[in-house]
Amino acid sequence: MTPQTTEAVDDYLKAILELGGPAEEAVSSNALASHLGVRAASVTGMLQKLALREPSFVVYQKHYGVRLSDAGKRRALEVIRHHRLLERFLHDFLDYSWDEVHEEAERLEHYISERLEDRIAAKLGDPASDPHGHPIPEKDGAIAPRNEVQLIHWPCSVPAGISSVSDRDPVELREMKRLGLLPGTKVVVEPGSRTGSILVRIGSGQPTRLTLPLASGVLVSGVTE
Amino acid sequence: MTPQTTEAVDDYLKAILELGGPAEEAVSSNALASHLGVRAASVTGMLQKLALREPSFVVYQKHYGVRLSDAGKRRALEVIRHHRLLERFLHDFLDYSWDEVHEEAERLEHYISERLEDRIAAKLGDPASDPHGHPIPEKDGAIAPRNEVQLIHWPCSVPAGISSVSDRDPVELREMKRLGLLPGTKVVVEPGSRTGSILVRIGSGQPTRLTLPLASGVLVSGVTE
DNA sequence: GTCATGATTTAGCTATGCCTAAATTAGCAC
DNA sequence: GTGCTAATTTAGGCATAGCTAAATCATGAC
Ligand SMILES: [Mn+2]
Ligand SMILES: [Mn+2]
Ligand SMILES: [Mn+2]
Ligand SMILES: [Mn+2]
Repeated sequence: MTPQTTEAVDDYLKAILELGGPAEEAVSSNALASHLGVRAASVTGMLQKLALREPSFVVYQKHYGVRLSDAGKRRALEVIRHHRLLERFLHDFLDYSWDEVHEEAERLEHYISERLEDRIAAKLGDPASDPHGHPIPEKDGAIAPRNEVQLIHWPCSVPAGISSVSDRDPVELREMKRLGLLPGTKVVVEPGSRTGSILVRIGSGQPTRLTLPLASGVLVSGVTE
Repeated sequence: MTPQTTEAVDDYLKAILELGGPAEEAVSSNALASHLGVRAASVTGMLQKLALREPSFVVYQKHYGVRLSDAGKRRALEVIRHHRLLERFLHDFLDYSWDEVHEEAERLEHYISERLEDRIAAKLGDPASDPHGHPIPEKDGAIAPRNEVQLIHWPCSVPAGISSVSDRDPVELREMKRLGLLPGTKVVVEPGSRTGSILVRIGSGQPTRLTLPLASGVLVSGVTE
């Protein structure tokens, strides 16, 4: 920064990256509006500016959604790297619990210098993921693709490992921690679904019933063994 | 924040506190303009807003300068506490040199939460001063008054201790470090002034000639020995 | 006391980013 | 093809915080 980007611009770029998904599909104004908590008209205004900017951060087609340009994607990944490094740092060095880190990182990610980013990464020994299991992009933006699936879409009786959990809701995070739903933990979905919940064996414990809102925040992948 | 104050507002309040001096004299628009690097007209506009605000941050009298209100002083001291805690943290935990800390802290001071402030203070063991020797206000804003004098105004042959150094110019800071001009160091001004420099014995070394710009950034007080 | 001068304020603009209300458009039903 | 409706954009405002140029004010010299 030295206002190369602003907090608002950063947050739009991150949102476009996240909502575009791995296929980097075009993102609608409405989707951005509801994700960012602003009105659709505000989104249109911002997208026009982001497209006009030199260098352009997005490719924007009126009525057909928006995609990141290379420059936009680069900045989005840089901000995400800041965010996840900060979360890990706050958690590991400053006694933040995993439900407290997100809010603080969401603000600071826009304001730390490259120097501070580097020092934090060095202090942490270049960690690969944040406390919720999300991968930390490399300095050059490289980020290993993952085959994650929501736990609620994982087949019964097939062992899986938790790869990450949603970090948006502190209440959910505290509940997950209490139940042992941590990245790296092995889980098996047991037969016994009902509307509104699934039955899951967590680690080596007894099967536990998880509400769908909670379970949908848990992403898993196959256990390689 | 959650914009209770903005970065600009914070920086105006800090500037009024600093320029007002220990006697908290009224500060002129011009002084603020040159300190903050903005035009005098911009200062007038901001002072009007700060005075109108509820609760008011300043007492502003057209053409006669501005003073902080209690609320303004409280916020100014809080931001200064953030700044100095951050400087000490960056220096002690993240390998920043003492000429690098100021710039980073100047930005982050506006964006850390009360929680992060507290965790940093705890991690550091509630330090009393930043790397340049400036006192860190307590959480309630209390800050011990000091009897500092610029080294260039200290009498010859009377031993003094460096209490703090100006942290604005990284080049000067590196030079000071090289010469051993650190907070806590004992100094004696030797007879031998010329226009443009003074002769100073630093610690137990040989007398060294210091340029006035450099020496004017060094504040000392009597040694209570 | 009057005036000149420098300090300060006012007036009028710009840019960012948000909002509401009023068009407009895309895309589907028929 | 014609409409309908929901999505989206446009138009017009507001707040923050800066700027320049043009007043205006305070003060010291006389
Ligand atoms: Mn953010
Ligand atoms: Mn996270
Ligand atoms: Mn600042
Ligand atoms: Mn300092």
